[in-house]
Amino acid sequence: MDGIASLITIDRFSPVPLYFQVATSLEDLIESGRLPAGSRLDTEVMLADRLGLSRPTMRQAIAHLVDKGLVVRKRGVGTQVVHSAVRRKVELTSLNDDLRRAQRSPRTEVLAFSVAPAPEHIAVALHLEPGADVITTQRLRYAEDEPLALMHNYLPAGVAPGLTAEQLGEQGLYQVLRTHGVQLRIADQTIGARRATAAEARLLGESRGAPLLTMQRTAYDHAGRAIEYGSHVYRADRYSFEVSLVAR
Amino acid sequence: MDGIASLITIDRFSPVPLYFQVATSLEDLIESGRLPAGSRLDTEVMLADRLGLSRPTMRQAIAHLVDKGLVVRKRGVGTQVVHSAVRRKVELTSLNDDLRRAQRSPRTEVLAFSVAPAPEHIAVALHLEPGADVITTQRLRYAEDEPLALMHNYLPAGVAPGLTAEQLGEQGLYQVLRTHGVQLRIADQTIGARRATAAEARLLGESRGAPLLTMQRTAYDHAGRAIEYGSHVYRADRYSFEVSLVAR
DNA sequence: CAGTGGTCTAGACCACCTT
DNA sequence: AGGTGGTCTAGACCACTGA
Repeated sequence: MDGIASLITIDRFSPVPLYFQVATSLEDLIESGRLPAGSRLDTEVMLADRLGLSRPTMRQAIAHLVDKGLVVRKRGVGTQVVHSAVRRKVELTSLNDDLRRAQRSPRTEVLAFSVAPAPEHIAVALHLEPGADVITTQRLRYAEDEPLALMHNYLPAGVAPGLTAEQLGEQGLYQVLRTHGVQLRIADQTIGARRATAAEARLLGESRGAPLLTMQRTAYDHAGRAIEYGSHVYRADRYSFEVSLVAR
Repeated sequence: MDGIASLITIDRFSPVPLYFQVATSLEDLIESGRLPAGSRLDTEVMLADRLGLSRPTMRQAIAHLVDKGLVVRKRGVGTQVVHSAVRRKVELTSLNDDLRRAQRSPRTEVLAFSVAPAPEHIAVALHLEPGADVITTQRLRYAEDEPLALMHNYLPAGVAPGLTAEQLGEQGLYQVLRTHGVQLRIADQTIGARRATAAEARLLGESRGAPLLTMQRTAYDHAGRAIEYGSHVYRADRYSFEVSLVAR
C-alpha cells in the first residue's frame, strides 16, 4: 500500500493548472468510491512529495475539495473523506438540465417570445435603465408529457443576440446561454407558494386554487452583470426544490 | 490618494491570521460603502507592499472576498467590487434568526418535547442506527403574534444533552445548538408546497386546504455528522425562502 | 508594450492532536 | 514527543488585458 498517489498522474505540459489536475483526480477517486467515505488521505507533504509538487500547490488542490465539502481537515489529525450523504451537489441548475439528468424527458412549448422595452419591475430586477430592451419569453415545460411548470423569463437584449423561439423550444434557456458563452455564477432566488389562478390551472392541468410552488430568480455572470430574471410557477404535486447550503 | 491601504491596520501579534484580518477589513470597507460598487482595489502587489505582507498572504485575503462574491478579479485588469445587488448573503440561517433580524418579534410555543427511539425514516435522515434515541420537538412559531410556521425537529440525543423545552421556547433551536458548541456547516433542504391538513390549518389560523410552503432539512456539522432533521410547514401568504447560489 | 492576476516553488515556524 | 494541518515569506515565470 503506497497510498493513492500512484492512482494520480499529472501532465506538466497541460495548460490545465497542476493543482486543478490533482483536485479533479482526487474528486474522481472519491466519487468512484476508490477513496471511500471516512478514509484518510495521505498527508499533504507525502502527496506533494510523491506527485513531485510543492506543498503549497498540493494544499491548493486539497483546498478545492474542502470548499466543495468533499473532505474535512483537522489539524494534528489529517484529511478525511466525508460521509457520502453530505456530498450533495451545490449547483446553479436549470429545470431543463435537472429533468434531463433525471431522465424525465422534458419538452418545452414556447407560448410567447418578443423583444420590447422592459416594464418597470423587470428593469429593476435586471438593474437596467427603465425602457431598455429585453427579450421576454413565456414557456410551458412538460415532463413525461405532463405539464410541470409555467415559466416567464426576461433577458437584457444584448445578452443573447439572435436568440429564437425555435432554439428555446429545443434547448432550454441555460443551454442556449452557454452556447452564447454566458457563464452564470450567482443566482438569487425567492421560493414561495400560492394558489393557482384560473389561467395557470388551465395551462398546468390542475384544479383551480391548487397549491403552486413559485420561484423568482435573478442570475448574474462572473462579472456581476444581471443576465436573466425569471418568474416561474410549478405544480406542487410534481416538483420540489433541493438546495444545499454551506456555511462560510 | 494613496489607495485604501491606509484604512487597514493589521496586528501581527493577534492570534487572528493576517490574511483574515485583511479580508474582514476589506469586507467592512465594502459593506460600509467606502469601497463603492464598481470601484477598483489596488493591485495585490501594491496592497501587500503597503501592508507589509507577502503577496501570497495578500492573495489569500482577496481570495476570501472572491469566494463570498464580493469582488471580481480579471487577469490584466484588476479587482473590482461587484454591484451591490449581487451581494446577498449566502447563509445557513434559522427561521428564528431571520425573524429577529427582520425585527418581526418571533415567539415560540413548544407543543411537544420528548426523547425516544427514532422512527425508521428519522433514523435514515440522521444516518443513525435504527432505534437510537432522538430528541423530538414540535413547535409553533409566531411573528408579530400571528402563527407563521409549524416545526418538527429531531436531534440525536447526544448532540444537545440537557436541552429543555423551556430553552427552546425562549431561544430558538440554532441558538441553543450554538451554546452547546455545535457549528453547523452544511444543510440539505427540500422545499415544496401542498394544501394544509385540517390540523395544520387550525394551528396556523388558516383555512383548510390553504397552500403551505414545506421544508425538510438535514443539517451537518463541520465533521459531516448529522445534527438535526427538521420537517416544517409555513403559511405561504406570510413567508418565502430566499436562497443565493454560487456556481463553483 | 506595461501592468494585471494566475500559478508555482522551497523553504520556515506555529498550533493542535494523538500517543 | 512526533506528526498533522495552518500560516507566512520572498521570490519566479506565465497568460491575459489594455493602450
